[in-house]
Amino acid sequence: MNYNKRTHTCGDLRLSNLNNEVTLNGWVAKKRDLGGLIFIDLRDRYGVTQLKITPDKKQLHDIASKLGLEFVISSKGMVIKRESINPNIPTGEIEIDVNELQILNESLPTPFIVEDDVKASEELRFQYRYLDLRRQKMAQNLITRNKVFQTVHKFFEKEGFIEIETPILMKSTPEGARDYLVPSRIHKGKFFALPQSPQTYKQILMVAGMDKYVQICKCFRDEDLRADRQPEFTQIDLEMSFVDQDDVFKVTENLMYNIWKDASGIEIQTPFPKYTYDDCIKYFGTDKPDLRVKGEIKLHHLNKIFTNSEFAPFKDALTNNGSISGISVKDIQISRKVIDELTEFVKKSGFGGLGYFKFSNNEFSGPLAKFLSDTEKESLIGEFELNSDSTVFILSGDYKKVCETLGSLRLKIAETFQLINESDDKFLWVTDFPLFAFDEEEGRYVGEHHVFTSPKPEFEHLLDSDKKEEILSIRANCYDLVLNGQELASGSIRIHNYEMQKKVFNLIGLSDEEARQKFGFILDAFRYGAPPHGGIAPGLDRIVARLCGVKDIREVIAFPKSTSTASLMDESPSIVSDKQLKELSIKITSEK
RNA sequence: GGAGCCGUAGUUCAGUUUGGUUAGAACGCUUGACUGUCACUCAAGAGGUCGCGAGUUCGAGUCUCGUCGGUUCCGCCA
Repeated sequence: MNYNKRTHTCGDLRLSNLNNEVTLNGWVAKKRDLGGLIFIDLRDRYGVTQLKITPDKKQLHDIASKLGLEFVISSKGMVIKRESINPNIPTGEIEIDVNELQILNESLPTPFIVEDDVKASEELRFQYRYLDLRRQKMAQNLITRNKVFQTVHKFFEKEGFIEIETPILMKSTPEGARDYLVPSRIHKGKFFALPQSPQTYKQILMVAGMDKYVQICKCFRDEDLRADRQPEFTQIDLEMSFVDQDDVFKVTENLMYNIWKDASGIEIQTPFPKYTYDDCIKYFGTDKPDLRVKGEIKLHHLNKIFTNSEFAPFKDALTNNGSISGISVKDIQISRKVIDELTEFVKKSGFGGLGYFKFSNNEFSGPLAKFLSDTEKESLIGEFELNSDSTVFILSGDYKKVCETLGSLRLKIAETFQLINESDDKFLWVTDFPLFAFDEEEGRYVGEHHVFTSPKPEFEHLLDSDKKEEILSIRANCYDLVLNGQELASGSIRIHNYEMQKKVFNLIGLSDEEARQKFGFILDAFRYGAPPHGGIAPGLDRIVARLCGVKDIREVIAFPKSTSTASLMDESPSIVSDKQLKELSIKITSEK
């Protein structure tokens, strides 16, 4: 097809181009047919430019009046000044007086109108993703994503890292998320797994002396989805030799600084504050606290204050080695209705009710007030620094459960009263996670992070302990980067010692034999001069989502999956032919 | 695996509470009129398996059960 190729994009032209002869190629975003005059808004990913077609050019006018939305056209003409300017778009002072007009392709009426304030459901947007991506907002998101890619490459190049690709087809390993499996045709009955992360490869690259490795890589986890979780997602995976936690922090902070600066011009504050895991639970009831909550609502632990309490639930908590804890909300009138809602909220977590009292003009009121002694009141005023109208919510019971529930209550209150400054970004490091948790269902220890995470040196000797509380007290050399209540990156200083790695495998219930079968390659590698090493892996989708001001990472992924892990556009996953299955020696035993 | 919300015209929704005549609106689409619009305006028109399947009922978009899809949360995600 012969046609006039564009000389400019639809976002280029200004008054300075006046009287230039130009050609624009793009999509018809809007047509305003006044009978004589016809105006066309022509769109490409750079912007929108108005075309004017006058009725004296009969042939042109006939073509123009036939145009439908999303037709692709080529239009040649003169840049002229508009009689009435449109201040809402950058090209609003000019228009093209069209002399040539060619339809390059027609479009069926689209299932939804391509416009920034899209009305269509996500279902339709996913199904016709190519239409959705024509929207300026979506194009911007992908452009921001690209910006982050470029910054990452540039930053690590400057820092002396080597980008190395690792296999997509790899060995399936136990522990962690479910693997996506790929059957092998050659090795019948055997499977590859898609990487949950390139963890073992990057450690082996350290053994290989690669020293500073980075890769923007796809990771795959066959688990249920969330707004911030897709079955395949992208990580900025990095690993370094001869480093400690602070070295990893420094690189990551600099990386984040550069990303934020390049992508949105914001200079974030580094270094980021550090909290231990135990303190996070203690003060925020979660290992990924949102520090943007106004009024600095924190958890307070009140066991000491209520040592002599006669209030039955408090007495119970104390005798059962539990906790009495609370949060205070200042200078906000909380209605009975909201308190009822909050009560329902904590009941879902298994609490009988939500205790609270109000403090106003030095007076205590509310259901709990009558159970408070004067000494207790005095202590509570000190503990919560009560000096203005406040409401204090109190839960009692198992320490961890109390903390977690108060933590979610804190967020619920923040949401209800809009106590979060959405434009703010609050980074923090969380350190000193437990190395192990005890899985009651499986009756064994499981890695809290992953199985290659090293214990902090002062806890190493406890790997030999047979006491449960000692094993669970071991803190790990691992760390999370948290942004606005969301885990943004996770990493650790790894084990690089054969014997220690075996001990950890044994503790999580892998016999030497099993460990050899599943992880023999990395155990072997550790015996040939593995250097001390560690790393981290920031989640790229979440970073880009934050930079684009969206909560849902699907908004920054070109072709995402729906909540049930399906691609609505190409209708995958799909059944395959019997021939394909036969080649793989696979038999389907049940179908939905 | 569990819980909540949603599913009605091409699209976004109203109608479902309390079952009852011919299921409405806006945008889009078609036709016509219109020379400064930018949410163009005006007139006329086409367009419906009320997600699907059972059940209750004289009668179901509306009630019940199941199912499918979307979405949010819990579990899960080392």
